[in-house]
Amino acid sequence: MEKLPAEGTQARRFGKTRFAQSTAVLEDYAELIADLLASAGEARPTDIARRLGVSHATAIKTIARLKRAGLATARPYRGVFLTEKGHALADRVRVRHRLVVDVLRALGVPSEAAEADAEGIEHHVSEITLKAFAQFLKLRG
Amino acid sequence: MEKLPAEGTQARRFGKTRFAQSTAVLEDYAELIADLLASAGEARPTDIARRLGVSHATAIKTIARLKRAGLATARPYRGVFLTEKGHALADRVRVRHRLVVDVLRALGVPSEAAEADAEGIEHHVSEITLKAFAQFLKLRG
DNA sequence: TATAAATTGTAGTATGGGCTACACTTTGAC
DNA sequence: GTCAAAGTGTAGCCCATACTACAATTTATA
Repeated sequence: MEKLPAEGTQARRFGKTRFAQSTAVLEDYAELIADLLASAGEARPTDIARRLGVSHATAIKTIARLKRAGLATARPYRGVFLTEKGHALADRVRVRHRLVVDVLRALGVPSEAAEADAEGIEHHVSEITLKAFAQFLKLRG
Repeated sequence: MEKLPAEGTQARRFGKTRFAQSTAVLEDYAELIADLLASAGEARPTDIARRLGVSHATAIKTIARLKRAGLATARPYRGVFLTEKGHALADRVRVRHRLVVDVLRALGVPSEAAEADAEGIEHHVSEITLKAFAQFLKLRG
C-alpha cells in the first residue's frame, strides 16, 4: 500500500479509499497463500476461501486479480503460486502484522483483541509509523 | 464497527470487509459534517466533497446513504444536517480519532504521519483496544 | 431584473467484493 | 474402469464507491 498510482494514469478512477481497500485484500491473499504454500505445500482456492470466510467463487475472482497484478500465477485445477513480487509482498505483510500485534500487546491490549484488530489496522500503517513501532519495541526491550 | 447485522437479515450479502468499509465511510462523513456544522454553520455537498477529495456526485450519493441510515437529514439545495444519532456517531468518532492520534504520537510517530495513519486505523480499533489506549495514555501522563 | 457563475442533483458507467447456481475436472472409492 | 464426491471454474446478480457528463436550481453580479 506504499504507493498510489501516478496522477495521470488510471488514478482518476481509484479513490484513496477504494485503492486502500482493494490493496488490503490483495495483501491478505498474498500472506495467506504464502502461509498455505509453506505449511501445506500448495494453496487451493477452496482452502483460501475457507480460511478467509468467503465463497470459493469470490476467492477465485480475487486470485484472478492477483494474477493481473503480477503477484501470483495459477493454472486451472493446479493451485495458486506466488511470483517473486508476490512473495516479497507476503513477507512485508507478515513482518508488519507481527509488529502491529506486538505493539498493541505492549500497549496492554489482550492478545485476542490485538490479533483481531491488527488484521484491520495493519493495512493502514505507513512506513514511517512502522519504523516508529519497531523503535518503540526495541527501546522497551 | 461495533456490531454486525443479525445473521438472518440482510447480513448474508454483507461480507465483513464490505461492512467495515462502508461503515468507515459513514463515520468519516458524520465526523466531517459535524465539523463543518460547528465551524461554518452549514455543511454543503461541495464542501464535503472537497474536504474528502471526491467528486461532488460521490458526496451526494453518500449523503443519501447517511439519510437512509438515519444519520443525517438533507433537503435539496439546503445543506446537510445530522440527526441525534448522527451527532452521537460523530462524537464517538472524534474521541476515538483523538485517542488513536495521541497513542501514535506517544509511540514516537511524527504528528503528520500520525494524523494520516489514524484516518485509516481508527475504523478498525475495537472498544477493548480503545480502552487499553486510554489506559496507556493515562499511565504515561 | 436579467443573466452568468456556482452549486446541487441526476444518469450512466466502471471496478471491486460478495453471493448463488450451475457446469466441468480431478480424485478417490468401489 | 466406473462413477460419485470433492474441488474448481463460469455466469449472472446485488450493492457500494467512484467517476464523468449533463440538467436543474440558487446565488451573485452586471
